[in-house]
Amino acid sequence: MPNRDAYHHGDLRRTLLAAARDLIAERGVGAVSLRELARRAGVSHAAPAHHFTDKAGLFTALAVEGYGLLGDTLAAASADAGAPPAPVGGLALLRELGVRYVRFALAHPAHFDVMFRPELCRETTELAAARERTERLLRAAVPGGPTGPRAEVYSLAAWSAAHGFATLWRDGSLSPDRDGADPEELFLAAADTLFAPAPAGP
Amino acid sequence: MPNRDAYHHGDLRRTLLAAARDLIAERGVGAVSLRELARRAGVSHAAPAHHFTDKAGLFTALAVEGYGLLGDTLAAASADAGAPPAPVGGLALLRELGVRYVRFALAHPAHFDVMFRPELCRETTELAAARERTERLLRAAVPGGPTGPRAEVYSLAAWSAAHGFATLWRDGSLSPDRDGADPEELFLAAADTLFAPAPAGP
DNA sequence: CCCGCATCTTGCCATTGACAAGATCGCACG
DNA sequence: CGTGCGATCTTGTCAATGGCAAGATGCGGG
Repeated sequence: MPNRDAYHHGDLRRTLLAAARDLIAERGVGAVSLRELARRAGVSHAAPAHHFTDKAGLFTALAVEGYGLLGDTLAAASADAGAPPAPVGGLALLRELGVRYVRFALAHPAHFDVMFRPELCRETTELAAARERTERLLRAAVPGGPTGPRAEVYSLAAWSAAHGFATLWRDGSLSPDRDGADPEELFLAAADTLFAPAPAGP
Repeated sequence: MPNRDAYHHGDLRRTLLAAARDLIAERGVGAVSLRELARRAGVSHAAPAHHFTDKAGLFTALAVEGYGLLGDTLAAASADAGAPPAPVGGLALLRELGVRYVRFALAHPAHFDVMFRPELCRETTELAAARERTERLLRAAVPGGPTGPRAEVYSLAAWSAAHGFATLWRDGSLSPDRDGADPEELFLAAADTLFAPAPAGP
């Protein structure tokens, strides 16, 4: 009934994705229902199905969008660092990617939530491709390059640290006492501890 | 109707928790419904509510159980390492706790799944206490002790790495190419890379 | 001009979570 | 011994949801 003319051509899909993003950010992924999204978009309860097939389809689309955004920011940092010849081989780029990873998770909580929940998504080739792009970018930032002997382990270590921090912060597991602190600074402090030599005592 | 005599005294709560654990491990947390659990336990559809109040109550109970199990294995390692006077101050204990953290996540996927999903649980004092125990154990394992200047950052770094690895492995984000590898060994390799001096190139 | 297709709607059904009211059992207490 | 109370479980019910089917609507190409 409402806004009959506004839709029926074009941006319902985008509208629904935006509504899902907001709803997840507000009340968590569990509060998402196709009908509620339809209500917010002013369409009938079955309209979303024609764009996403399924609830899983909607989450999958959100996840793909999320991997796209994350990939973009990681690629931008890699491009910046790749231009000057100097710092390649060091940890500067990997560090920067870690910060951006964390920043992304906090700035786009809804996307991040959905990206790492395989039970919510359908494993499409599109999703796999988007995910692989992220992995490639991480592996390419490793000291020694993506083909170096330690590339695997190094990128895995960095990814784990960034992902773990982002996840723990996101779900409130470590905020009680660290509330008010700036998560990015906190992550950098932790990351620098990680990749620094073991302390022999000051 | 079925098994009228077996229940009605005692272990329905335990039975339901076990059923939930199995169901989550089999089909994911999304497949859990109180009614399905009731069906598996052979009781009526409303019986679970009397033990957990709520679906959130069930997940909360599972999470508390999970934190208990995790805390036990971390505490055991800490006790072992605390007895001999020597290795305190080194990274050996923290490393061991990391492995045990990862091992727990892989051995008890259902518990682990629920423990870090605040939107599924109710924040009871019991849950908070169980979680804080874990945090205390991690912080106590840091080189320099839980009151040292770097305790915060160090435990946070280690926790992030272990949690991130466990999470990524668990949801299949890094299995495609690393399938078949032993996750514990992989984690140790990554962890040792993390806390080792930065490579100057061999 | 008309047909086809994408888009959206209406109607429907099984499942679920939650609640209310009643049944059944054990146990303490008189 | 029996009686009443509370814990445990059942039956009945309701609104909300996901998903399917069938129909309406409107745009663009033949």
